[in-house]
Amino acid sequence: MATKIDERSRTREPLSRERILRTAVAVADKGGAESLSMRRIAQELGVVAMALYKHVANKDELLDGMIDAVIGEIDPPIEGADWKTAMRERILSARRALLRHPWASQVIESRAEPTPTIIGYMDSMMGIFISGGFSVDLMHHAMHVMGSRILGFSQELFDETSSMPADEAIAMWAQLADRYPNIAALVGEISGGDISHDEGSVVGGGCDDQFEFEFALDLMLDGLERLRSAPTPQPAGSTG
Amino acid sequence: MATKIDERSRTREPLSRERILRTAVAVADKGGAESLSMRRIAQELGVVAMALYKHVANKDELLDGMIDAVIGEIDPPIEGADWKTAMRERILSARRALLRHPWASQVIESRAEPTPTIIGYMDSMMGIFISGGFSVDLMHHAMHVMGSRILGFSQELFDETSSMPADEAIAMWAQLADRYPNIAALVGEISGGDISHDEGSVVGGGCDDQFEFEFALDLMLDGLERLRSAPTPQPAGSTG
DNA sequence: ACCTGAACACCGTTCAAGT
DNA sequence: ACCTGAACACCGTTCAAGT
Repeated sequence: MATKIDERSRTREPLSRERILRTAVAVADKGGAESLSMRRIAQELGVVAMALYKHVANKDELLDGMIDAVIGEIDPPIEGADWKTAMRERILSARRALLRHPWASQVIESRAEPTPTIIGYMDSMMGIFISGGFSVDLMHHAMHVMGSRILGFSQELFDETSSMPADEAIAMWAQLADRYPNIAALVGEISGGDISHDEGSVVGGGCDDQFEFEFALDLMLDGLERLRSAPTPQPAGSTG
Repeated sequence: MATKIDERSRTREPLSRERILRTAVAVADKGGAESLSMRRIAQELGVVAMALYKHVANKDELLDGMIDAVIGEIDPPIEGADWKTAMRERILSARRALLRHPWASQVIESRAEPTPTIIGYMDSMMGIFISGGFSVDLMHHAMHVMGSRILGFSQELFDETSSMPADEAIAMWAQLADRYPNIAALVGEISGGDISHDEGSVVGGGCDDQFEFEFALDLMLDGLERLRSAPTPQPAGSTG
């Protein structure tokens, strides 16, 4: 009994919103988005779940606070750079922040309404396009083209962390070559000669995510640059 | 009591996997992804939740079955078309399927492992690139560029269904013009002269989603076409 | 003023029991 | 063979009660 009281008083900094958010981010960094329950966060603070409700209105508000903390880690735009460099570097900074907090993209997606911090970030990204000579209209389309990439993440349709060892995965896809010939070709190409270095399961985390992210990013930025200096602001195939 | 028995026997087609999936899709179409609980689906079938477990292993398997049902609605690729047309039309077909089942994109994202049906769909999309003359490498990058668009959806960072009336939204953003000048400019541009037709809250569902989807799609397809016939397979800014 | 216990209305899932 | 009731281990959240 005495021990329990000691444990509690040991952590008796008075449980502020700030401390709750810090703890929640730490819990998520360690255990992923699934570990984010009010009871779990409270436990980490040596407190009961209902105690949190004096400092945050509800779980959604807590999640918003966590999102804002991550967005706050993104570097401000480079001063004096051209729009493309400014956009590219800031998106890569956002990506670094998101990679430090792997739960964040999922939490951002789960929230219906953007926080004021995210709205502000978006507005500042729009400003980079406008300063770069984009019309308001083309800036609008550009924001849709970029989508979540503007926040540094993209939808990965296959799980990034395949539990299977690379060589097993390669063998598996080879066996399925008649059913999925193109995936098999892809796995074959990438694994190439040296199966030893873990690039095996192309479809399950074997690819170089950073390269693919930048490849797609540059394709989009190059496409937008072309439209920016083109007579007609729509790509050829567009039907409206 | 007699009434209750009557109600039950009325729906006594013997509760197959097929019937469960059909009902689950109907429940989700009506109530969204949040309404997809085992208890809720069972209730719709006049049965108790635990009865479902004789026909599906668990909820994840049920979700996979629902996903496959939606993927099954996507048209096969057009025969004899060039790769760009084939890709474009099939993605737009996928989009129509996803729009018929608005819960599907969220459910697909929530699942870590792709179903065999999705893997097959991906392989067939890869085949369109390969047949169109893409190298295996460029096809790989192309798949990453397209991302979830290949399944007909894209990450919308703002909620598409804003509860606010268009004119209220316009007034709101006008008032926030000093804090978010670029968003304000955007809303101002789009609302233009006629506020009456509901294009108001650009940042909350006021934009033409179909146009933006096709705009981004075409920008990507055009960019890929350029790389396909270029000497070096990487966009200019790429650092690897 | 700040935290807690008990409770409510939900989840997915297991397992022994009913027909 | 097929379905059910009770139970377990979880959720977010409310509200009256404790200190």
